[in-house]
Amino acid sequence: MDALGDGTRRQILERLRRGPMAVGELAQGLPVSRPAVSQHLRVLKGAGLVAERRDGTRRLYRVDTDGLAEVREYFESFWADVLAAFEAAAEAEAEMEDE
Amino acid sequence: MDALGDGTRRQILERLRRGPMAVGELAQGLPVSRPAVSQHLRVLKGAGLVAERRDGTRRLYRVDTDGLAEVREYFESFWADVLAAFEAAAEAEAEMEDE
DNA sequence: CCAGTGCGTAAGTTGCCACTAACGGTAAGT
DNA sequence: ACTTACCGTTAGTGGCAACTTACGCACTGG
Repeated sequence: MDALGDGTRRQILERLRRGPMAVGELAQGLPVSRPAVSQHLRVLKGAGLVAERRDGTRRLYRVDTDGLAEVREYFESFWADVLAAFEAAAEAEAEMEDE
Repeated sequence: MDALGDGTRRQILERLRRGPMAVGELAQGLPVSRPAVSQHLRVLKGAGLVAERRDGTRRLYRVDTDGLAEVREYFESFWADVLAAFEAAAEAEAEMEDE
Protein backbone atom coordinates (compact mmCIF):
# COMPACT_ATOMS: atom_id res chain seq x y z
CA MET A 1 0.00 0.00 0.00
CA ASP A 2 2.93 2.26 0.73
CA ALA A 3 4.24 1.34 -2.73
CA LEU A 4 1.43 3.29 -4.35
CA GLY A 5 2.78 6.53 -2.95
CA ASP A 6 5.23 7.24 -5.74
CA GLY A 7 3.95 8.63 -9.04
CA THR A 8 6.44 6.77 -11.19
CA ARG A 9 5.38 3.48 -9.64
CA ARG A 10 1.76 4.23 -10.45
CA GLN A 11 2.83 4.95 -14.04
CA ILE A 12 4.52 1.56 -14.16
CA LEU A 13 1.40 -0.17 -12.92
CA GLU A 14 -0.61 1.80 -15.44
CA ARG A 15 1.58 0.50 -18.25
CA LEU A 16 1.21 -3.07 -16.97
CA ARG A 17 -2.52 -2.67 -16.77
CA ARG A 18 -3.36 -4.41 -20.04
CA GLY A 19 -0.68 -7.05 -20.00
CA PRO A 20 2.94 -8.05 -19.23
CA MET A 21 5.91 -6.00 -20.39
CA ALA A 22 9.72 -6.19 -20.32
CA VAL A 23 11.82 -3.79 -18.27
CA GLY A 24 13.44 -1.99 -21.19
CA GLU A 25 10.14 -1.60 -22.95
CA LEU A 26 8.73 -0.33 -19.69
CA ALA A 27 11.47 2.24 -19.15
CA GLN A 28 11.03 3.40 -22.75
CA GLY A 29 8.36 6.05 -22.44
CA LEU A 30 8.94 6.77 -18.77
CA PRO A 31 10.79 9.94 -17.74
CA VAL A 32 13.38 8.00 -15.71
CA SER A 33 16.31 5.73 -16.46
CA ARG A 34 16.09 1.96 -16.74
CA PRO A 35 17.82 1.22 -13.40
CA ALA A 36 15.29 3.47 -11.69
CA VAL A 37 12.54 1.32 -13.16
CA SER A 38 14.29 -1.80 -11.85
CA GLN A 39 14.34 -0.32 -8.36
CA HIS A 40 10.68 0.55 -8.53
CA LEU A 41 9.89 -2.95 -9.73
CA ARG A 42 11.73 -4.36 -6.74
CA VAL A 43 9.60 -2.27 -4.41
CA LEU A 44 6.43 -3.28 -6.20
CA LYS A 45 7.48 -6.90 -6.08
CA GLY A 46 8.18 -6.63 -2.36
CA ALA A 47 4.69 -5.24 -1.91
CA GLY A 48 3.27 -8.19 -3.82
CA LEU A 49 1.85 -5.98 -6.54
CA VAL A 50 3.88 -7.32 -9.48
CA ALA A 51 5.40 -10.68 -10.44
CA GLU A 52 8.19 -11.49 -12.87
CA ARG A 53 8.72 -14.23 -15.41
CA ARG A 54 12.01 -14.82 -17.23
CA ASP A 55 12.01 -14.98 -21.01
CA GLY A 56 15.55 -15.38 -22.36
CA THR A 57 17.58 -12.37 -21.33
CA ARG A 58 14.43 -10.41 -20.74
CA ARG A 59 12.19 -10.35 -17.71
CA LEU A 60 8.51 -9.89 -18.20
CA TYR A 61 6.62 -8.18 -15.41
CA ARG A 62 2.90 -8.36 -14.82
CA VAL A 63 0.51 -7.13 -12.16
CA ASP A 64 0.11 -9.71 -9.40
CA THR A 65 -3.58 -10.51 -9.20
CA ASP A 66 -3.43 -11.79 -5.61
CA GLY A 67 -1.64 -8.76 -4.24
CA LEU A 68 -3.97 -6.36 -5.99
CA ALA A 69 -6.95 -8.33 -4.71
CA GLU A 70 -5.82 -7.69 -1.13
CA VAL A 71 -5.69 -3.95 -1.68
CA ARG A 72 -9.05 -4.10 -3.37
CA GLU A 73 -10.68 -5.94 -0.47
CA TYR A 74 -9.30 -3.47 2.04
CA PHE A 75 -10.64 -0.64 -0.09
CA GLU A 76 -14.07 -2.17 -0.33
CA SER A 77 -14.38 -2.66 3.43
CA PHE A 78 -13.19 0.90 3.99
CA TRP A 79 -15.71 2.17 1.49
CA ALA A 80 -18.49 0.21 3.20
CA ASP A 81 -17.68 1.73 6.59
CA VAL A 82 -17.52 5.27 5.24
CA LEU A 83 -20.80 4.88 3.43
CA ALA A 84 -22.47 3.46 6.53
CA ALA A 85 -21.19 6.35 8.64
CA PHE A 86 -22.43 8.83 6.05
CA GLU A 87 -25.91 7.37 5.94
CA ALA A 88 -26.08 7.16 9.72
CA ALA A 89 -25.19 10.86 9.91
CA ALA A 90 -27.83 11.75 7.33
CA GLU A 91 -30.46 9.83 9.26
CA ALA A 92 -29.46 11.47 12.53
CA GLU A 93 -29.85 14.87 10.89
CA ALA A 94 -33.28 13.91 9.59
CA GLU A 95 -34.41 13.12 13.15
CA MET A 96 -33.21 16.52 14.31
CA GLU A 97 -35.73 18.22 12.09
CA ASP A 98 -38.59 16.15 13.48
CA GLU A 99 -38.20 17.62 16.96
CA MET B 1 -4.38 9.64 -5.09
CA ASP B 2 -0.97 11.01 -4.27
CA ALA B 3 -2.34 11.86 -0.85
CA LEU B 4 -2.56 8.19 0.06
CA GLY B 5 1.20 7.86 -0.14
CA ASP B 6 1.93 8.97 3.41
CA GLY B 7 1.41 6.53 6.27
CA THR B 8 0.25 9.17 8.74
CA ARG B 9 -2.45 10.31 6.32
CA ARG B 10 -3.69 6.76 5.98
CA GLN B 11 -3.85 6.57 9.77
CA ILE B 12 -5.93 9.74 9.79
CA LEU B 13 -8.35 8.31 7.26
CA GLU B 14 -8.46 5.11 9.28
CA ARG B 15 -9.55 7.08 12.35
CA LEU B 16 -12.21 8.90 10.34
CA ARG B 17 -13.46 5.63 8.97
CA ARG B 18 -16.42 5.21 11.34
CA GLY B 19 -17.38 8.84 11.68
CA PRO B 20 -16.36 12.51 12.02
CA MET B 21 -13.74 13.67 14.50
CA ALA B 22 -12.16 16.94 15.69
CA VAL B 23 -8.53 17.81 15.00
CA GLY B 24 -7.32 17.63 18.58
CA GLU B 25 -9.09 14.37 19.17
CA LEU B 26 -7.56 13.15 15.95
CA ALA B 27 -4.01 14.17 16.92
CA GLN B 28 -4.49 12.50 20.29
CA GLY B 29 -3.38 8.94 19.61
CA LEU B 30 -1.27 9.75 16.58
CA PRO B 31 2.53 9.81 16.89
CA VAL B 32 2.77 13.37 15.53
CA SER B 33 1.91 16.85 16.80
CA ARG B 34 -1.40 18.58 16.21
CA PRO B 35 -0.08 21.06 13.60
CA ALA B 36 1.26 18.12 11.61
CA VAL B 37 -2.24 16.68 11.59
CA SER B 38 -3.59 20.01 10.36
CA GLN B 39 -1.13 20.00 7.48
CA HIS B 40 -2.10 16.47 6.54
CA LEU B 41 -5.75 17.41 6.67
CA ARG B 42 -5.07 20.26 4.29
CA VAL B 43 -3.51 17.85 1.82
CA LEU B 44 -6.37 15.41 2.18
CA LYS B 45 -8.85 18.23 1.72
CA GLY B 46 -7.03 19.37 -1.41
CA ALA B 47 -7.29 15.85 -2.75
CA GLY B 48 -11.01 15.86 -2.06
CA LEU B 49 -10.77 13.00 0.40
CA VAL B 50 -11.98 14.81 3.51
CA ALA B 51 -14.40 17.64 4.24
CA GLU B 52 -14.68 19.92 7.25
CA ARG B 53 -17.57 21.30 9.23
CA ARG B 54 -17.21 24.00 11.87
CA ASP B 55 -18.67 23.40 15.32
CA GLY B 56 -17.89 26.29 17.66
CA THR B 57 -14.15 26.59 17.98
CA ARG B 58 -13.70 23.04 16.80
CA ARG B 59 -13.61 21.70 13.26
CA LEU B 60 -15.03 18.30 12.58
CA TYR B 61 -13.51 16.37 9.72
CA ARG B 62 -15.11 13.51 7.86
CA VAL B 63 -14.24 11.39 4.86
CA ASP B 64 -15.60 12.95 1.67
CA THR B 65 -17.82 10.34 0.06
CA ASP B 66 -17.58 11.82 -3.42
CA GLY B 67 -13.79 12.00 -3.47
CA LEU B 68 -13.44 8.48 -2.18
CA ALA B 69 -15.93 7.29 -4.77
CA GLU B 70 -13.69 8.60 -7.54
CA VAL B 71 -10.70 6.67 -6.24
CA ARG B 72 -12.89 3.62 -5.88
CA GLU B 73 -14.12 3.79 -9.45
CA TYR B 74 -10.61 4.15 -10.79
CA PHE B 75 -9.58 1.14 -8.75
CA GLU B 76 -12.44 -0.94 -10.00
CA SER B 77 -11.68 -0.22 -13.66
CA PHE B 78 -8.01 -0.96 -13.06
CA TRP B 79 -8.93 -4.23 -11.40
CA ALA B 80 -11.19 -5.17 -14.30
CA ASP B 81 -8.40 -4.61 -16.83
CA VAL B 82 -5.86 -6.59 -14.85
CA LEU B 83 -8.26 -9.47 -14.38
CA ALA B 84 -9.10 -9.50 -18.08
CA ALA B 85 -5.42 -9.53 -19.01
CA PHE B 86 -4.80 -12.36 -16.58
CA GLU B 87 -7.61 -14.51 -17.96
CA ALA B 88 -6.54 -13.78 -21.52
CA ALA B 89 -3.02 -14.94 -20.70
CA ALA B 90 -4.33 -18.12 -19.06
CA GLU B 91 -6.44 -18.87 -22.11
CA ALA B 92 -3.50 -18.28 -24.46
CA GLU B 93 -1.42 -20.68 -22.43
CA ALA B 94 -4.16 -23.31 -22.62
CA GLU B 95 -4.12 -23.09 -26.40
CA MET B 96 -0.38 -23.63 -26.40
CA GLU B 97 -0.84 -27.06 -24.89
CA ASP B 98 -3.34 -28.06 -27.57
CA GLU B 99 -0.74 -27.81 -30.30
C1' DC C 1 -13.70 42.61 27.60
C1' DC C 2 -10.63 39.26 28.94
C1' DA C 3 -9.10 34.71 29.51
C1' DG C 4 -9.09 30.19 27.53
C1' DT C 5 -9.84 26.79 23.95
C1' DG C 6 -9.30 24.88 19.43
C1' DC C 7 -7.05 25.37 14.93
C1' DG C 8 -4.54 27.03 10.98
C1' DT C 9 -0.20 29.02 9.22
C1' DA C 10 4.72 30.33 8.56
C1' DA C 11 9.49 29.37 9.07
C1' DG C 12 13.19 26.35 9.57
C1' DT C 13 15.35 21.87 9.98
C1' DT C 14 16.19 16.87 9.20
C1' DG C 15 15.75 12.56 7.28
C1' DC C 16 14.52 9.82 3.63
C1' DC C 17 13.84 8.40 -1.10
C1' DA C 18 14.00 8.68 -5.99
C1' DC C 19 17.42 9.32 -9.27
C1' DT C 20 21.85 8.80 -12.14
C1' DA C 21 26.22 6.75 -13.18
C1' DA C 22 29.16 2.85 -13.16
C1' DC C 23 29.68 -1.94 -12.75
C1' DG C 24 28.74 -7.02 -12.90
C1' DG C 25 26.10 -10.99 -14.31
C1' DT C 26 23.36 -14.01 -17.44
C1' DA C 27 21.52 -15.62 -21.81
C1' DA C 28 21.55 -15.91 -26.86
C1' DG C 29 23.67 -15.34 -31.37
C1' DT C 30 27.94 -15.90 -34.54
C1' DA D 1 35.24 -17.82 -27.10
C1' DC D 2 33.61 -13.17 -28.34
C1' DT D 3 30.08 -10.02 -28.76
C1' DT D 4 25.74 -8.09 -27.95
C1' DA D 5 21.39 -7.51 -25.59
C1' DC D 6 18.96 -7.17 -21.35
C1' DC D 7 18.76 -6.57 -16.72
C1' DG D 8 19.87 -6.17 -11.45
C1' DT D 9 22.83 -3.93 -7.93
C1' DT D 10 25.66 -0.60 -5.62
C1' DA D 11 27.34 3.90 -4.26
C1' DG D 12 26.63 8.54 -4.03
C1' DT D 13 23.93 12.74 -4.47
C1' DG D 14 20.03 16.22 -4.52
C1' DG D 15 15.59 17.62 -3.58
C1' DC D 16 11.39 17.26 -1.38
C1' DA D 17 8.18 16.49 2.22
C1' DA D 18 7.01 15.55 6.92
C1' DC D 19 7.93 17.31 11.25
C1' DT D 20 8.44 20.69 15.34
C1' DT D 21 8.32 25.25 17.24
C1' DA D 22 6.40 29.63 17.51
C1' DC D 23 2.85 32.66 16.35
C1' DG D 24 -1.74 34.57 15.08
C1' DC D 25 -6.75 34.14 14.41
C1' DA D 26 -11.78 32.88 15.46
C1' DC D 27 -15.05 31.57 18.76
C1' DT D 28 -17.03 30.89 23.50
C1' DG D 29 -17.86 31.64 28.43
C1' DG D 30 -17.32 34.38 32.44
